[in-house]
Amino acid sequence: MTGTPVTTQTVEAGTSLSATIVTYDDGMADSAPLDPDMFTGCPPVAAPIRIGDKWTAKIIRCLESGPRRFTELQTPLRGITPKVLTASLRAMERDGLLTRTAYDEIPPRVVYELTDLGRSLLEPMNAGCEWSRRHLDALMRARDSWSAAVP
Amino acid sequence: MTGTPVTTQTVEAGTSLSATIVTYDDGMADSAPLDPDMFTGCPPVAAPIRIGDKWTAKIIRCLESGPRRFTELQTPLRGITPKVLTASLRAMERDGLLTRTAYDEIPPRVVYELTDLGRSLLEPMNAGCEWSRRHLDALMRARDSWSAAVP
DNA sequence: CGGAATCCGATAAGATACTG
DNA sequence: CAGTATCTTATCGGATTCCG
Repeated sequence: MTGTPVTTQTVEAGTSLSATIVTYDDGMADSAPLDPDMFTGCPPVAAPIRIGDKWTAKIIRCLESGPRRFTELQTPLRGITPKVLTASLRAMERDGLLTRTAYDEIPPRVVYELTDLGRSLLEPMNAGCEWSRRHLDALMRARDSWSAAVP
Repeated sequence: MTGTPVTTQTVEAGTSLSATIVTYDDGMADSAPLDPDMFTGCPPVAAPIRIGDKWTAKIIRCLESGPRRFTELQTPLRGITPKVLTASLRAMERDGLLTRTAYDEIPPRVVYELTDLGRSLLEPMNAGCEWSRRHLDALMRARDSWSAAVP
């Protein structure tokens, strides 16, 4: 057994947990020796969607309580660069998760607001939070005993 | 507006949807002009966890109906290389999501099986599937009208 | 204020070949 | 069969600078 870490993670103090949904194509083979209904309930889609990237769920959380401006998002999402925030917001706007409203003023003012579709994501996100609340300690304990047993 | 795609995605026919939970640190600032209870219910954790990578959820689906061997996972997860499958399985084993049982035979036989903890992830995963089932068409329509309006 | 442009580094993941 | 080893690539996100 080599010491190669399988997943690397940065350890920081005082962080919180967020939960999001990732949807993407799964590319399961038809010839698989598995129940062909394994993915029943997951509708086929041509273009995979990713809402499980680093920022999308956090942005949704930030907008949960109401519309916010660019800077009002940038501040709580500390560390996000304008480029990444812009890209995330554009993608979410494109997917109908939020709206972007620019007022023609000086200085400029742009307001982002969740759509109903974007707000609907809170439901599965909360399911993820609920899982964390219930099972995360078990996972952390498993991880601890692994480091204790394997080193 | 440049034509730079915000999120790139490969478009394939005949793929299905999968949904998984991502948990990671969110690094929200304390000084944010936001409801400090924004993340209420998301317990703090020192080591971020990612179960939203490309393969974890699919592996859980593959194991949902019972234990399977390495090759029996590799086949339905077409395209996964042994290296990546091994890394994913090791990480999941470390986190207590599945067990690895190696039988001392020739040829070797190794069986992977979900733990209760791993199986518990099906719940939030299904919540994500349910969201897809209900709202994915709305998202796709939003995306389509975006391409129609912007180009 | 709300971005855009450019450059750069880390990491996940794929391709390929080999082995007990 | 169940991996390991090595190399390469792609993508994401971060840092920095500049602009209307």
